[in-house]
Amino acid sequence: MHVPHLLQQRFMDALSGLTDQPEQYASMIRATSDPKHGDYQANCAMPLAKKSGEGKSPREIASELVAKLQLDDFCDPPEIAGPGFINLKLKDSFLKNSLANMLGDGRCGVDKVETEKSIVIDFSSPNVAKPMHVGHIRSTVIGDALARTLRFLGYPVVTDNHLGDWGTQFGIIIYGYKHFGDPQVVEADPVTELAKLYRVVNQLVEYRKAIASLAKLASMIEKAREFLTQTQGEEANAEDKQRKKARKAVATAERRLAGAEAVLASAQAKIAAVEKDPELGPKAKEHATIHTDVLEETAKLHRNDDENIALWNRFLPHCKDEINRIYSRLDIHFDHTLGESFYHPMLANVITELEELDLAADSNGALCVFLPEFDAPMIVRKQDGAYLYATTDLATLQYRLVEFNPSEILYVVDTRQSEHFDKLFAIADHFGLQNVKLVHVNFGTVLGEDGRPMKTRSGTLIGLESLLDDAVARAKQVVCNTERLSAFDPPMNSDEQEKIAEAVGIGAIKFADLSHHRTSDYRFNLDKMVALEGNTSAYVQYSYARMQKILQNANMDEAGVVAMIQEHGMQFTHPAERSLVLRLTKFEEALVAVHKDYAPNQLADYLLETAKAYSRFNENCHVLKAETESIRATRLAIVTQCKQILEKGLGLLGIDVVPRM
RNA sequence: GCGCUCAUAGCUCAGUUGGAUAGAGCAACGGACUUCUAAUCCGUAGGUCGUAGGUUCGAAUCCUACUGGGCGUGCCA
Repeated sequence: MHVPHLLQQRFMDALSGLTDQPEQYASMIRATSDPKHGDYQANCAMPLAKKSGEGKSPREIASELVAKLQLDDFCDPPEIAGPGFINLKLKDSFLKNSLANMLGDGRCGVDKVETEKSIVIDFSSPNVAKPMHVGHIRSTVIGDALARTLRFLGYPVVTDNHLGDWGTQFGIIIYGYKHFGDPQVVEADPVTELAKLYRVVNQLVEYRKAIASLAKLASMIEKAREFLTQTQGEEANAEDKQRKKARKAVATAERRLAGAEAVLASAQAKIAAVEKDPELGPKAKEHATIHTDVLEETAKLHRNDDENIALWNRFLPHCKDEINRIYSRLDIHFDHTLGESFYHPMLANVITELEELDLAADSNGALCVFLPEFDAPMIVRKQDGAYLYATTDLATLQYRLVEFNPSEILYVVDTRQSEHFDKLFAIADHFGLQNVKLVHVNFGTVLGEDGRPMKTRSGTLIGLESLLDDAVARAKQVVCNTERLSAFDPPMNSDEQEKIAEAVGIGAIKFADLSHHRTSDYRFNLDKMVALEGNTSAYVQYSYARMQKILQNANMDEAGVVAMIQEHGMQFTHPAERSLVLRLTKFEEALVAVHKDYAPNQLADYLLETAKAYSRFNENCHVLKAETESIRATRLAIVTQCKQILEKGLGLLGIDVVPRM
């Protein structure tokens, strides 16, 4: 049930005589910002008066509209207020009926969309063989929440984890295995050992790159200094008009210099770290060409070299085990895991098609697709003949269109890649792939506590797994301290405590991410995430537990509640009851909003607001001590339905509830 | 240089696509526990929505300029 849609239809009928674009005006229905204005408001009278040009005032238009409106089956008579707002208030009887209907239907009152066309969601997509870190949270958690929500709305959803399973990181592991690997150790504990090999080789490669970059960095710094003195000179001599510009140039130069010096410092730190290390130091000397040798191992893999293919086949399952362990802990599952390797055989064909369509052209030995709306082309084949991310993405797109019959394909990927997707979608258009809505569901950068972007290269990134451990341990401290535990009867055994800590800890991390708008950069702060007070999942989970207890004390299941309201009827005696029921009827609105903007924070926000409305209800409306059977029945119905919605809603965000905490 | 993006309370963030007096949480201050769980609730204080113009009945939201961040910018993904 979506009340604004219902209202819009009635407004369409009433508007038909007043304008030839009724949809446009009917869509101007909003929830009110202040309950004293009613539940919903229609804002169409003001622009309509303006457009009509008959000199009628907005309030006159509003009266005409109100006279034609047929709403008396579920609304109180509309009121005209202010410059011409039409304020609408739902009848209590309508809210009571809605509540009763929700209780029976098992879908929390949410209508199901009927469609054959699927929505493909491409998310998470880590590079296997590299340890997952905090930067992987966003795509994974946002994508999963979208998948669950759209699926619940009725869309056939296809989730696909486009694994990076064919890139340089395998060259690194293969090199590591060939030179430093002990086959028996790898056999015994492949996951740990392969991760270790990756770390060692990667560090050596970074070491070589750092050394190679020293000279270039020195000259960059030199140039930056020159540029700085030059701009400073210009600033000193600048006329008043040009002073501002000159000052800005100086600031830029200073930033550039500081940036270059920071890069140099980090390179020197990397070099020192390796040389000081008793194990890595000698290895670094021995493997002086490791950075190019690693690329050669990757290239051999791509040329179907027997040995490397065999190693790849042997290692890949272990790499997948590693990430699957984290997915299963996060309770995240995919319909498909078609990585880059899956598309490798199709790339040559993509190139042929692009050439046949005259879309691709040679440029400096590379094959490029030039697009009029972009300065730089999209390169689909490098000078050395290797294919790129772009090529794979085109192949992936073609495959998905044939295989999944989608109406939409969502790419849940970092904002920084938006230019890549702009180009990809533009090519898709020329490629004859236009019967599908392609959306880059972009998200902001994860910032460190200092507000600066967390860089993958910084070396000290928190691993995803230890982050989860921390959150769960923290949750356990807060939830299962002896003081709190003493209040529970029967006492909680350690099994139950573990379950609660896991639900609360993991929930805290997911919710912290999902409650921000996805396009905002977001500051990562473990303390706040796991603080468990304020706007957190724990607040919602706690509300759920309290409702659970009430229903348990009432010894009443859903069928019992339904029978009770049929026998005694329903009755609102406190404003908190009505406003909570009103919120409950808005569940579908929240889910539709998630789809519209691909923004799960709409749902997170809804759940928080609903839990708050429940707290107010809980303070003011005692259920078990209710004065009459009718009031008791009403409150039991509210608690039952609110509990179901919080459980369902958190579930759609991938967050668990626990019966008590 | 060019392109994209952001700027809202001391801090972290919302803001239903142009609507009525800009909202939460944290931090601060004052109240409420013989409780259907105080992980809670109620109240107080905190704002020139970066600056200056413009568009109109109406702007945090749209346009222009400026200031200050961030990101991207031909062979990484």
